[in-house]
Order: sequence, then C-alpha cells, then structure tokens
Amino acid sequence: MPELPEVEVVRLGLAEHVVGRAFAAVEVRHLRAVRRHEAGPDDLAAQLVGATVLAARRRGKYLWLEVGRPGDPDPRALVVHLGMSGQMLVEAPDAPDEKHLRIRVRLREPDGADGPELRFVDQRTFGGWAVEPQVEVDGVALPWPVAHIARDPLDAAFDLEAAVTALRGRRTELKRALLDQTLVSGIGNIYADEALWTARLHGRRPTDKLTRAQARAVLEAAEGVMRAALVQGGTSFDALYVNVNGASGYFDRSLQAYGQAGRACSRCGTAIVRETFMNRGSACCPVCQPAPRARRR
DNA sequence: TAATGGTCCTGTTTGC
DNA sequence: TGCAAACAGGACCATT
Repeated sequence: MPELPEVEVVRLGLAEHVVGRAFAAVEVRHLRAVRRHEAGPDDLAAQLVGATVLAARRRGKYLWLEVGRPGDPDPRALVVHLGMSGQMLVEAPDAPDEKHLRIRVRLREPDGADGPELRFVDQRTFGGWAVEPQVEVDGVALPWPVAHIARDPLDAAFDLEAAVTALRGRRTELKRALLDQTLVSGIGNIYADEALWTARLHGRRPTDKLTRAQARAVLEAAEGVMRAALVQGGTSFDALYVNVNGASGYFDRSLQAYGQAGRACSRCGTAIVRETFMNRGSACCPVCQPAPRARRR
C-alpha cells in the first residue's frame, strides 16, 4: 500500500520524467478514477490538454502536479491519490495496456515532439485524479482537497512539539489519532504499527493520557521508520518505470510488527499478536506494548 | 465540534 | 476440487 515513503518515490519519479512535458491528450478509461473531479472526465481532460507540468509536489499521501503555462502565477493542480493500489507509470506509447489501466495521458516534449505516456493504473480503484485550484494555507499553495491535510513528519516545516501538543489534545485512541491525516499526515496502517512497536506503546492507549515524552517518541518513531523506508524505496525505481507499488524490499526485510503475527518480537521474543482495530488488522507485541487496562467508551 | 463506525472496491487468500 | 466468504485499507460521510 502506498504510504508516504512510496508516494515520495513516485513524486521523485514524476519530477524527473514528467515535469517540463505537456499534456497532449487525456483518455479516461474508468469513471471511478475521476469521481472526485465533479465536472466529469471531459472537463478534466479539457483542463489538462495543452497545459505543461510545472512541478511535482506532495503532502502526506497526496500528490499533485502543478499544471499551467510556464511562468503561470496561479497554476492549477492535478491532484493524485494512489489509494491502495494506484500506480503512476511513464511508458513508451507502444507498451501494452495494463489490465487495470484507468487513465492514459499522451505527453508532448517541450520541442513539440511526441513524448512517452503517463498512465494511471489502479486495481482496486480507491485512488483517483482531480484538477483543482490552489489555495494558500500557512503561506503555502495547496490544492483545495489537500488544504485540510496536516504537514507530514518529512516536511521541512513540520513542528514536532506542536504535533505532540495536538496529539495529546485529542480524546481518542492513539492508533486512530496516528491515522488521522488532519493531525499528522502520511502515516498509514503499516507505519502506524511500526511506530507503535518502536515506541513501545499500544494502539489503544488514550491520547489524552500520554506523557509528552511518549507522544514525542511515537511521532519520532513514525518519522524514523518512514525515512528508512524512503531510503530503501528511493533506490529501487529505474529510469522509465515510475514504480509505485508500495511493495518495496523494505516490507520484507525491516518490518517489526506489521504482518509479523506469530513471529517472535525482535526485542523480547514474545510472539507478535494480531488484533482487529477500526476494521483493520493491527499487530503488536503483547509484552513490549501492554494494552491499557480499562477501556472507556 | 469532535469522535466514531460504516462504506466503497476488486484481487487474493482462507475455509468449508 | 470448487465455490463462497473473508480479507486488505485510505478517505469520506453520516451519525452520535
């Protein structure tokens, strides 16, 4: 599943292979892929064709391409969310269509020559594209659908102490808060479990009972595990294929909790247990991460 | 207002 | 062996 590190790898690939090129044609092959673009697929295509990709940006798990004319003071944003299975591929036009190809873009080179294709492939169709205006939030231009998303831990302007305060100000369970993109963005189910394991905290701990040190520890752990994943994921994409599949080698080698149910905790040897939480799987060490005694609700 | 639980999707895995 | 049910989960939305 693409979480922040995977999305950043995609952004890097798009910055290298798509920025500077223009949209020559857009073909929407699955309506659900543009469901968040309220004006519909024809409008989406009309807004993109002829525009140049000026930049590739990201906040949390949201990715967007700034599109407009070069020097445009107020470019629009092509907002891309990969959902659970989305991929952004840059390929030769004669490459065979993927089974789950949802949107095809023919790119044009700055000199007018035909360029490669940009393809949005998405098996489960949780992802999608939308063209949106940008608004200013905290002095930064953000596409409208991203305006409510908090800064992520890899953002240069991320304020850890403010995030600690905000986390402790919630009255909910810790894992739910970590997954709340309006509090801290970029953390999904996998990295939440990893961060909780690293900080030795159980996901059901009430946020308002955490010490500042505990809240800081889990947020720093989230940052650390995502940086480590980015280092590994960032090394694995090749020139023309902007892979994006989340399933980087990181998952196999370095996970301590997620997907490790039944295996020994690398700290204490106790078997990792799997629980259901928020209709999702959660994995933790029952010894290193004791569950809170009483649960209100 | 904030918290919470259900829902959308489809390929894969599990279980009878 | 074959089929059905369970599972995966980020974001959104209605409800409390």
